[in-house]
Amino acid sequence: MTDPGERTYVEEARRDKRARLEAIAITPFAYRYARTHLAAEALLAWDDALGDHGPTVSVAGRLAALRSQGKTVFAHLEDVSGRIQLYFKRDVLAAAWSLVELLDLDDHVGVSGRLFRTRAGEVTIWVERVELLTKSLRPLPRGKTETLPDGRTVLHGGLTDPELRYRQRYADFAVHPELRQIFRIRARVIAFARRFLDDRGFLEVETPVLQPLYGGAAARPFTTRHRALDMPLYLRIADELYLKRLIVGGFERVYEIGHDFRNEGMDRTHNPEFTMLEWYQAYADYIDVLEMVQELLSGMVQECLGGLQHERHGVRLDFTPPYRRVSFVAGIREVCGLDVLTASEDVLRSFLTGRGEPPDAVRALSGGRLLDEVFKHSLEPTLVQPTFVLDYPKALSPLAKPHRDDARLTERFELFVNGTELANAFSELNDPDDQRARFEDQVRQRDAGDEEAHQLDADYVRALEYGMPPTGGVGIGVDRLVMLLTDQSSIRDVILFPAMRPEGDRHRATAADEG
RNA sequence: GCGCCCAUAGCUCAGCCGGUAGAGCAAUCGCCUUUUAAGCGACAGGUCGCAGGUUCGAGCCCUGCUGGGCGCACCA
Repeated sequence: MTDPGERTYVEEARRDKRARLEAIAITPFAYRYARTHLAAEALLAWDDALGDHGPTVSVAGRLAALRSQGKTVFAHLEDVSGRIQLYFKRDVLAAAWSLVELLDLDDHVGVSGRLFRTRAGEVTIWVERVELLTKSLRPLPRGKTETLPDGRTVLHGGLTDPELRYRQRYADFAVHPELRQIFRIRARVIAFARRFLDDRGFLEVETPVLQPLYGGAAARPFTTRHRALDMPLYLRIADELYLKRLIVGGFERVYEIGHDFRNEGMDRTHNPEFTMLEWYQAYADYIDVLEMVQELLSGMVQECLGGLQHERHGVRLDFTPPYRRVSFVAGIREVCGLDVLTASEDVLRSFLTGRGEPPDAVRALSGGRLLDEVFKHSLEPTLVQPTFVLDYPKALSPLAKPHRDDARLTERFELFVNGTELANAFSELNDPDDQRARFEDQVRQRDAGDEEAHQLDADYVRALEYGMPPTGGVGIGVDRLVMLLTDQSSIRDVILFPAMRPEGDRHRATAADEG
């Protein structure tokens, strides 16, 4: 990778051109350009019936291809809408020709001229006026594209190094315009969710990112320090506990879309900061939430992708509601015959070792963790089509309300699609004494070495003591949702600037303080 | 955290059994006024990720380090 401070001979050549431009009073960095058409609009403005006298258009964009033939130059200009060919002719441009000779690939230009169709058949701008808008002093790592007769586009060479693509995301997008489509869909997904909730009387709120205590999930936090207060603060791992405080306060229906932060490993499905959607609705239970999630997902898929059936990694997924519902206990029993509520832990452990899990790791499992492992090795892999898994054992869910029909269970569901969890919801626990007891249990696990167990949030318990109405709530991982909808297998591909180690070692000394 | 793999020109890559480094494209210069992976000719471009080691000799073998990818673990 080229160091940001070093210059290659290619860059020196561009700086030399910059100097030559300035010598003839052409500014390499203009202030604005009044365009009349986007590239795609200009192409639509062409009509073969007009013969050679097409409409005059002004377009602005980056030079994505440049083919000089001496006294003529063909180029392709690329803007947000696509690309259009430009035809520069020395006779036509007269004095401006000296600028054309100093253009490089990647420069931003504005051109105007009439449309015509070349001998080869491509609708092209017959450039009459050209302005340099921004000189590019560093060549983009672009490949060459070839459009085959059948319309397919083939890329020759190009930016393929994954490290360089994530580190220089700006170059990645500049060279791979099709990647931007993922983020258009991402924006539509979030806009749809917001409209969906607004329409149902939910209030969008913002709760603290910096928190004196963290909670609402099982995860290790990032820590930082407040100077004036002289105290450690945590970056939130979930929005849950603050949103439920707002339910106590009488807001009744609230939601938040924001970043959570978890200090854990990074891989294809985990980025240290990620986008979470959570909503809470007073006087609703988890079945009310389930029906809303179903409506949200099917509506979103229909609107953002057009249609309810989509192929993902070769599997046809059908988002037509209603989605299958299966209980955690019965689902596992159907798949492997185990009844996790009555089976002894030893039976569960031997099931796991039978599935190839290392005996040492299995021996360390107990309680909720053990049940979770059994689930992952039995029911979860079978959940390809959208499926709600309901009624998780109590040990797995310290913030969920006990099941009204079975005290061993909680009223909780998770939504799975294509083997991944998309949503996690419950009838919220609102008995303050029960909540305190479960926190205390978490603290014991914490003392026993589980760094991801909850802290005791006494202020939250106090809020519950004032009385939180029956409430249903849900958390939806937006990044994974976007991964599903755009068929991306890495979370990095749906995050604009995914987390990376700093380049080289020269930044290492400035690493942030650990709380 | 563990395992496997990768790092050579601006980009994409080759480099055999260890013998002082190569191609295409991009750049630069010349020719070319409807090309489109334009074409033809010329000329440049390298601390082979970094540091040690083995060797008469290392891009290639060994060790360590850095960065990255994949898998596992962690991750409700």
